[in-house]
Amino acid sequence: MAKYNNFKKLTADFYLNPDVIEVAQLLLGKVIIKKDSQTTRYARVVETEAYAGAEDRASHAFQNKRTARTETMFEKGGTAYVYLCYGMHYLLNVVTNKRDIPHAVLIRAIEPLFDTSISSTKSKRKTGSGPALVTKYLGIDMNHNRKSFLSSDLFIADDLFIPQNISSSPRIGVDYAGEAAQWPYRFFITGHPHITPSPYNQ
DNA sequence: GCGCCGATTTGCT
DNA sequence: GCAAATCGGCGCG
Repeated sequence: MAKYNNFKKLTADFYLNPDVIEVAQLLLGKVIIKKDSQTTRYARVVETEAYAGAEDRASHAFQNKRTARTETMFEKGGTAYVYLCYGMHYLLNVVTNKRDIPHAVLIRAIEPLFDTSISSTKSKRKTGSGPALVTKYLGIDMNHNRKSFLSSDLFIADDLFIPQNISSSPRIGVDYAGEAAQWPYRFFITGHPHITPSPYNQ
């Protein structure tokens, strides 16, 4: 299974990129690898959203707002930002840029790889097709907040997969963010079956 | 197939 | 008190 793929773990440089928009696009097609004592899970990233820090009203860290929750976003690039959404869902972000610049990329959808236990029923929503479903599949919760993506049990790798086409759209669920709500900071592999349901998918 | 609604906790006003 | 980077279930037709 996985051993037939040539996974190359992303290094610190990738995460320190000062252009969070570019990182959001570059993460498409990469593979998240998550290990615990029971299982190892592999997931292809197929949808992301960029959150551009102090100037981005949709970001938790708008105007460099620091709270117990947002403090993780000010860590250096390559840190995992996990937070509880709507009181019940964990959402996974990849912090980017250098320390004290709160850029982050939300992982909105993944495609599980090498997982034979997933049923292929057509009527259901696909596994990993939504930011809360990403963490549910990978088994990520608040214990993973502030963890490094340079560690051996949680990291992202390049297996030379290249997305055919990338589309963009406004971000989902940020209508409160004024002008920033229109910014085309959501990116997805065009036509991929695991992207989240949205009128923008077309 | 679509739209409404509840769940449940955090962080602001 | 209320809205939030959401999801699944239910009712409708």
